[in-house]
Amino acid sequence: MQGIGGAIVETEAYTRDDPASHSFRGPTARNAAMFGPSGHAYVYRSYGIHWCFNVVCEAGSAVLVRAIEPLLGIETMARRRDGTNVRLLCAGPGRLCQALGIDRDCDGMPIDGTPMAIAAGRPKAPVVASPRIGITKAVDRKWRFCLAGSAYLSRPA
DNA sequence: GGTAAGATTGTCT
DNA sequence: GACAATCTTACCG
Repeated sequence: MQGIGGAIVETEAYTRDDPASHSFRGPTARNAAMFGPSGHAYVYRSYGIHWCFNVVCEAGSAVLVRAIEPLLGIETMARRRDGTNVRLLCAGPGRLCQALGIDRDCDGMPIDGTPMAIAAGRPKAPVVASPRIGITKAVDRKWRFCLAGSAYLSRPA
């Protein structure tokens, strides 16, 4: 199969009763996908410039995919991101979406088949929890999970 | 109908 | 290390 992708190395969790979550105040036009079927994508625009990719778990809960380790289609990613260092291709929500070509068209799209899919696997290194990044509420919740020692994190653990 | 805030990134000093 | 870029949604009047 020809495509682009890699191993997820950094995620963050957001739930319905989490003040930092978009779903905290209930369903709206923007976060509709977050209340949709599990296993679907929730894509939203951040700071008017970047896209952020989430995977819906259950109604109102989702996992933000912050970074992946590029494995497939690295050339395509590098071209989209204008020849950036491979290590930075997907190190961050905005970068990841740009490299994978994710935009609002992917909002609400199922990711258990074509064109997107996520497979379960065993982490190659310990997964460590730490405070989430870039938020102003519920900062003390350690709901950021990243692969220890990975060189592809948006920020070191 | 107007204003403020936001789960970010790239660039300049 | 600090700040600007850029736009959609949410909240208030």
